[in-house]
Amino acid sequence: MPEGHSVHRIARQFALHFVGKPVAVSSPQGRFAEGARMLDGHVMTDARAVGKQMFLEFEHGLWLRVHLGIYGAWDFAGDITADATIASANGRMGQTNQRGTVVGAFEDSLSSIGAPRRTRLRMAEQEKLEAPLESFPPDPVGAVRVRLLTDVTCADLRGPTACDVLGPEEVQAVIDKLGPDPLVDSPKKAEERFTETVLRKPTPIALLLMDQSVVSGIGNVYRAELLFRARLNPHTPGRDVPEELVRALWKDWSKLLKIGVRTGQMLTMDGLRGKAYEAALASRADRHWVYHRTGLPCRVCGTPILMEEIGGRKLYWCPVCQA
DNA sequence: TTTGCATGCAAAG
DNA sequence: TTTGCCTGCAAAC
Repeated sequence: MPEGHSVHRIARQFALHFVGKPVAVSSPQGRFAEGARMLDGHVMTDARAVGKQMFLEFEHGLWLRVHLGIYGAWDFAGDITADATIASANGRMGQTNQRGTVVGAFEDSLSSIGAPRRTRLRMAEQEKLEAPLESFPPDPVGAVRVRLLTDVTCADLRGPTACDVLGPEEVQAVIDKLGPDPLVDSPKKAEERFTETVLRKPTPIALLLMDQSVVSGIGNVYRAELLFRARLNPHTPGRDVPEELVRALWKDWSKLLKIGVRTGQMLTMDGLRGKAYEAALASRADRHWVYHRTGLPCRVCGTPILMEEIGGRKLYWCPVCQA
């Protein structure tokens, strides 16, 4: 499932290609027929992401709220903007640049692409360019809960965990329940709110990072990686984490999220050099410090990485580096 | 070719 | 606490 970075990227597609245009809304699958009728034909006026939730506003004041859950996805077809994805599709991702950083490599790729083009783009846990369009709009594939259609762009939603039409007050109520998002809230206020909340709780930090009312947008990958990067034991109660480390966690999340939004990838080993970062770009298996590396040697100390379930989700960590 | 898991959440029980 | 979502992918046959 997409973590916060991809939801922000999806919202950006809607901001670029749907906002300001009348949108035909339908539910090919049928399960969203009533909601579709409430929105059909209206001009989209806003597209925003908060954490893992996305909100699309229409001119008559109603909003479409979508949460993708673990395997929801948006498929775009027609005129859309495919930036970092192009790089990943044509193998230019591994190019080095003079600075020799992972992010720098992506930035080089981004500088020459990013214009809208007529294509198909799948935005889910990973982004993927698909075979070019044969006709427009394309026939719905699978269980399309919602189809949003302008004269030149089509967006199909499948498998969401949440998809509703809400009024402005309801949207605000949903957002109010969410913890701070580094790309939505002012940096100072957000850091204060996060820090204050964490330092008040006896709950293990590994659970707090996944709690969307504490901080928005972190999922299972970013959770494991943030804890490793902080060299923090996942079982540490929030209130026992040194305040400076809590603040550092927030700043690190903010940094990783921005990298994720810019590149479309969950790059958590930024700063790697040479062959190591090329491997990280080429293979998901080489992309992370601890995520999905059960039993493999820690990249820092060589100790086998542990996996345990906490809160029903798998947690990966190094018992020595994160003692 | 089939099976099982997955980068979540909400509703049902 | 369990189930639904009902997809995509990789590992296992």
